[in-house]
Amino acid sequence: MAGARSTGLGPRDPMRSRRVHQRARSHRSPPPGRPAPHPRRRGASGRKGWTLPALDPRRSRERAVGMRQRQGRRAHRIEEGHRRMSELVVTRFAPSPTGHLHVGGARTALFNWALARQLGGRFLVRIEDTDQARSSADAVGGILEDLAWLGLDWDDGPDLETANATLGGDERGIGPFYQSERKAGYDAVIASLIERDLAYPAFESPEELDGLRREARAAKQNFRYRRAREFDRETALQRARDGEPHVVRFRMPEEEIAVEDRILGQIAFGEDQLDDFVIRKRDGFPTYHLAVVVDDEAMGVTHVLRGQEHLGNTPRHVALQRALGYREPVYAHLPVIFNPDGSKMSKRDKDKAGRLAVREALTLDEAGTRARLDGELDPAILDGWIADKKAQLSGTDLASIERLLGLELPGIDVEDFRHAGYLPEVLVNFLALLGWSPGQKDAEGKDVERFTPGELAKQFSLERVGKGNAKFDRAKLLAFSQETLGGQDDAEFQADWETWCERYAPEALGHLQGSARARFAAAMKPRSRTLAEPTSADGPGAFALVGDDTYGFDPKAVGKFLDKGEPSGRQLLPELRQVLAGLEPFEPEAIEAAVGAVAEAHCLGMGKVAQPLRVALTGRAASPALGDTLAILGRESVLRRIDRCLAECSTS
RNA sequence: GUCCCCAUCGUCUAGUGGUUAGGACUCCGCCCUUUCAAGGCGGCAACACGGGUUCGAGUCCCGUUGGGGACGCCA
Repeated sequence: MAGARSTGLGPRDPMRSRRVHQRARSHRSPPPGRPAPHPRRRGASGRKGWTLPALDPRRSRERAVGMRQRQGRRAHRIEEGHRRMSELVVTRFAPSPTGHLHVGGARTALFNWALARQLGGRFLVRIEDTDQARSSADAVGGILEDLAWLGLDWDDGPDLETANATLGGDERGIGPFYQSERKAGYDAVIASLIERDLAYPAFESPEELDGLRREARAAKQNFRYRRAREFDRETALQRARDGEPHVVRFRMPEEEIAVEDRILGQIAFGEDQLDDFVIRKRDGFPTYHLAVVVDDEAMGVTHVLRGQEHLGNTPRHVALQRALGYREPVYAHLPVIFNPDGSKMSKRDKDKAGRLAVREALTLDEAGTRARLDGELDPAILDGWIADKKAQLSGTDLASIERLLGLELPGIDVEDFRHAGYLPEVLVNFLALLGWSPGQKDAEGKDVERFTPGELAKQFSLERVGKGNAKFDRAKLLAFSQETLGGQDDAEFQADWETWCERYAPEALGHLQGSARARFAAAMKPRSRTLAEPTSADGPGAFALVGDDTYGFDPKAVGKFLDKGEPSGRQLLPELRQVLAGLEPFEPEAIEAAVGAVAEAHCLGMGKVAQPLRVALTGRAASPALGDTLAILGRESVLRRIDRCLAECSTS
């Protein structure tokens, strides 16, 4: 029990907790139109019946030295059952629309979605756009589309039309789902808090506070804002009424606040760490803390799963809920996702990498780099971005830089992975494993690691979410993708690949007409780790996506397979050309048989004949199976390519 | 500086007092083979450290070390 450790209070006293609860409840007043909160099996008093602490001498001794309650999860499982019968489970994903959906956010959304589906509840999406400076409508659209693409359908929230469904809607009458449209509600809550002297106006300027924080830091002290003893309420209220700029702060109760976390256990925050935090900003908008608490209550949210960076905010939210007589949702804080280098995976990572690369390019060749970038990027924006570590460029600008400078920026956003050719179910599968595991073995005793979103929804439980932070391992994601793609049937793969092409590489499809397309897709399936690889310029499928006279011949391959041998590969080509010119049908099996016959006639192994042909047709020593390669190209191309090879790769 | 969280192969993890510590990814080897893949088989590799508790500790407790998070009129 962290609180006991930190505050030196010794054994946790269930009665003490109960007093807190009762006091909190005493000023509860259910909001109009909503049923009164029913008591819950919760906290120390609720758990007591299941763990029987007093009957187990060992356990009570351990508690006396401050042991965290390991039995908690069992009790929770039972509690979850109770909740399921008595109450609709509601989870939510509440992004702030300041950019694309990144994978960390996607995982949070995924777990919320999975929990709601698992418990037969509802999953809602709410847009937290109280930050006027940074929120944008574009970002909202992008995030919603990313969620939909991942297959995380929401029951309540902003509307989104997709190909096969309309998501969102407000069946329960709990909207709107944009916090910027819910301002009146927050104002009413804040007014009532001020009325009861649970909140008060504060007039320090940001600069003043900054100074205080710096001072505290210099004195190696911890800064926290608490209402001064000599604070005069009437004067303050009058100044506020007179229009003096101010924020509103919540009067944090002066007592330890314990948070029951479904993943981490019980965590207590001592009174000395809590401060009177701001609930309404100078611009009149509520802060995250106030808005999230008010909205979660109004929208009936029962389970809050969020990143661990929010753990320290939880006592604030709990205090607010108690002051307002709200129900306390179940909390579960998810471990953080890291980059392979151990740094926190952040939405700013791409900017960071890009900035570094641009700076490097600038140092090497200032004028040249500028010339390349200036066409697509506003120089002023670019310079600002280079100078400011925290600045973020738009996705299109970042993509321009990536393309113009030939970089590969690290994928962070869901859109990045979509672009990179990952199937949504692969990303979902992989993301789910970052922190959660099904804990099941298959028939061979191996861990179950591959599952569909549907299976995840069936299996998911908070008990199986780990506490440790996880690194995002791209190699494993790639392997998952390859395995999934390889397991598809040819038609399925082709359809997914074509869909990807339509969005990201429409010109590629133009090269593959008629039956060649299906043949190409089938040949590329086992050779592709992502949907982007078939069209990769240096991939095994590149030969089919270039004109008959635009590809080059790899000198090493030419040297090895055309120049050498007795007869040399080159000498075999005219004969092969002739055989192929008259071959009917021009199909893989017939082609391989015909080439095999030529080999046999010269008492050569298949390789001695196939490789020269392969080099002539593709310019390289590697391509799909020979029959497939030829059939994909078609007879005309094949003959033209042999002719060009003969002409261009002459002996020198 | 204060507070909080975390700790099993390089990575993701299984493991809830008695296991030859299991799986997956990566890497390496072999087989298959007209190339590249794919596929099959096999291998390397971990309980951070120190104290307790216990007949017995990866599992429970304490400490150390290491990693991470928070300390905004961002969310």
